[in-house]
Amino acid sequence: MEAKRKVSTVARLKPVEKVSKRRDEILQVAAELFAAKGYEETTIREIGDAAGILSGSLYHHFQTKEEMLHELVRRFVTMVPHYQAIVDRGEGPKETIKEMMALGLRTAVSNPEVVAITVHERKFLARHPAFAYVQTAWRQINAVWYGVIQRGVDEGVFRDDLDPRLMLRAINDLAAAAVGSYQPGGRYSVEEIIDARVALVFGGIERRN
Amino acid sequence: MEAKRKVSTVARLKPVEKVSKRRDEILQVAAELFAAKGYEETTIREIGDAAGILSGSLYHHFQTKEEMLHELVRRFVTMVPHYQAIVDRGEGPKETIKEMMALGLRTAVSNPEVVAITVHERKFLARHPAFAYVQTAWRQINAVWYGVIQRGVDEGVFRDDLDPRLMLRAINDLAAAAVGSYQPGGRYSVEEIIDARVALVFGGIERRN
Amino acid sequence: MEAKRKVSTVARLKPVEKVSKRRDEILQVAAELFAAKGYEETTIREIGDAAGILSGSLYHHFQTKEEMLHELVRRFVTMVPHYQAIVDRGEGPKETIKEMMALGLRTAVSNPEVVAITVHERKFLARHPAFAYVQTAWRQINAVWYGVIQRGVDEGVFRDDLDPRLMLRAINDLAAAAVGSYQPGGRYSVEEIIDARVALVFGGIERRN
Amino acid sequence: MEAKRKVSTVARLKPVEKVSKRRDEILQVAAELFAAKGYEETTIREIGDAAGILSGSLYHHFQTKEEMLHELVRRFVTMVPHYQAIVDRGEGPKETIKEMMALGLRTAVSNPEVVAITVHERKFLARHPAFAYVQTAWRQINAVWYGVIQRGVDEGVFRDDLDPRLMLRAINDLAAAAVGSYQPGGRYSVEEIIDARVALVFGGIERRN
DNA sequence: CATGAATGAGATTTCATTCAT
DNA sequence: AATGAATGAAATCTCATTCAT
Repeated sequence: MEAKRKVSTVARLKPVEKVSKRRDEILQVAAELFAAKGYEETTIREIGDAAGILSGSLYHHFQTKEEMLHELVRRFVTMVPHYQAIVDRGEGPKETIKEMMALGLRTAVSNPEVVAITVHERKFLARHPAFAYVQTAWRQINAVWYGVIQRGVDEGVFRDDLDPRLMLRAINDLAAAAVGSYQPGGRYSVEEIIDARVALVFGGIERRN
Repeated sequence: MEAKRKVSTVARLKPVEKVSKRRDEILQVAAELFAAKGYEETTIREIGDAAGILSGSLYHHFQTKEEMLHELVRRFVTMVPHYQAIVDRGEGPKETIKEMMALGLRTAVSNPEVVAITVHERKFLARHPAFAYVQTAWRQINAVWYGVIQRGVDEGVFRDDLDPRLMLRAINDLAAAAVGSYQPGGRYSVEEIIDARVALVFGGIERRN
Repeated sequence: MEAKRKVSTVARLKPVEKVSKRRDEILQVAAELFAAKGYEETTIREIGDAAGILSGSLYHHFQTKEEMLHELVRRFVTMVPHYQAIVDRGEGPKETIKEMMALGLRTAVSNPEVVAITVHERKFLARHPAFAYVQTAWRQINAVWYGVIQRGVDEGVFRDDLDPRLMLRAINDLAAAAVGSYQPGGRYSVEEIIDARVALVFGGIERRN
Repeated sequence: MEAKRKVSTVARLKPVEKVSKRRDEILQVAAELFAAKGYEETTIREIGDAAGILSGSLYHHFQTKEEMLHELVRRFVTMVPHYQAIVDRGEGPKETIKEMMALGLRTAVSNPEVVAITVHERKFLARHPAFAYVQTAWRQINAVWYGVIQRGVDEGVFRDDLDPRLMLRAINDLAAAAVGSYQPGGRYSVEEIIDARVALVFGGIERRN
């Protein structure tokens, strides 16, 4: 398990294509503001101020404010194949789910802004056709999860008295919301949070005698 | 159990004080828009259009747009004593948690907009001192949850190999995110979703032999 | 001939549909500025200043600056059927051409801004697909002219030693540019200008012995 | 007549003073864009893009965007003495007018951008004092035309039943608008267009028996 | 209660121009 | 000569709010 955790070389989401150093700095600043206040609540002037540049000058690096958001959520979308890759390793459902939860949480921890933005801006993204590819990515990740859980039930590893769709949603929510439990420099490490959630998902909170 | 479920006489969150019928209609329209698009993304004109009134005329009913939001999240805040009331009934931790999850989900289902707004607008509300009372309410609800879980661990009903704080967050997330699983007229009833989540929380997904 | 001239009840181009008095006033102000400085050179603030309104308030009456331009050139487009109507009266080519020139000039004189804008902004309008209907209108008017001249040549009323297409362009230019010769309160009346141009078109400048 | 046409050694308008090859290339590119879209509608970046240079680098060749426009319309202004030269040859009014129309059209055809810009930007140039010299040039050309027509009327070569000022405007318009009839590689040659317009101006379109 | 016109602050974006390298 | 980053003014547009009628 330890070895496998190291697999996630993708935890640090990279710009799809490197363009310029200054541009990346600005993008990082924008990401932090988008994550803290939301995309629409963040003004181009705030980004400029935080990046030490006049708002108008941002347009040397980005054509529109929307382009910044695209650049960020596009990084999220690159996660999809990594979920599939875990499944393709062909391990048991329990191990697979563990890995998937770990991937999600570790990605979120290494790229808190990108994940926070993609999650928090979900409604906005859904309303704007230009971001349809994000919905597609969500759907694909969902499909991967669903396949694993279904297989677990089929193979008799998971309970069959629970509707798999409802199980899926619950696990999914648990994995997604894990981000909120981690605070850099806080009480718990990423691994602790992952372990706790995984333990809960598999065993529940009730004590066995 | 059936009898206890009926307890939730508070599932339908009411205006804190009744003022006028037209005002309530407008508020309902605003709630739907806030829930669908977010508070800041919703314009006063959209509310007017949807309510069949000119935007300027809204100011006969509300002093500001913010007042509408206050009115809505204030309804959420009224939930706090109901959580406390469940605990005060003095039942076992397991039963108590079941009731609390049920309360949360049933409230969310009966008042989807109010809950969705309070959850989705969390960052916005946190940034604005005028809404500090919402943070207080969250903290109080959290404290109630924490007390119950701690008691469960102390009494040996819940596992003691998991950090109670992490358990709390997980259960909390599970309860809060349950809203997203319910769709009016969808595949699952509220009770089914509650039962599935409760089962998962207590027993986990792993099959017992 | 006098009677026929009165036909032009359309010389004063009307708003396609009456909306509000204030809106019309603003539109008139905008028309004057567009005509004087060009559409793109005119700022929304100048329009506001000239109309005694803040620039932002213009958006109560028009959704965009472009909408103002549409409203104006759309009035021009309504001219098309009137050209056709003259032809449909079935008079001789000479008389028909006289009437068409008179129609064009009288329209231009009564609506100098609308015509000036449509003519001066031709390149801009051609580049923007939203204004394609203006090109269509020009083409239709052109077709009417061409038909009349061709008929004149066929019937032996007009010279056949000149290419009709070149004749058309020349007459057209003469008719269109006539606008520039008229100045309200200036030396020449509309009728004088029309008569002079018509005389020139038919007889040329050379003296007959 | 053939011989006289060759007179127009000035048909190709030259830069007033040669500075650098690269500068001329850029100016040509700018001219094309100004002609196609208008001066104000053309951005410095578009010029840079079309010239294969960054917009900022244009300022190594020109101090301002306006300087480019000056350079172009200044070429137009050099036409004035050539009109005067035709008159000074002392031929009859008819021949003189023919030559003047030919000069105008041939210049326009050989330097379509410069002429198109000077004509199309007329309003802009009139509003800006820095371009007053262009107005002066127009006025001078006008004066030359007027003198010729007046002489034609005085000498009994032209009709005296038409106001010379109105005749002037008409002929002028006809000459100026001729540009629009010529398309490089199109149906008609420059000479054909000139001949047609000259014929129309002198004889009109009506057939003589 | 409602309308419709207006306000005024602020948002995103454009663009000629500057300048260190 | 050219690059590329930045400036700063101005443009279009948005929107919560006000107010006379």
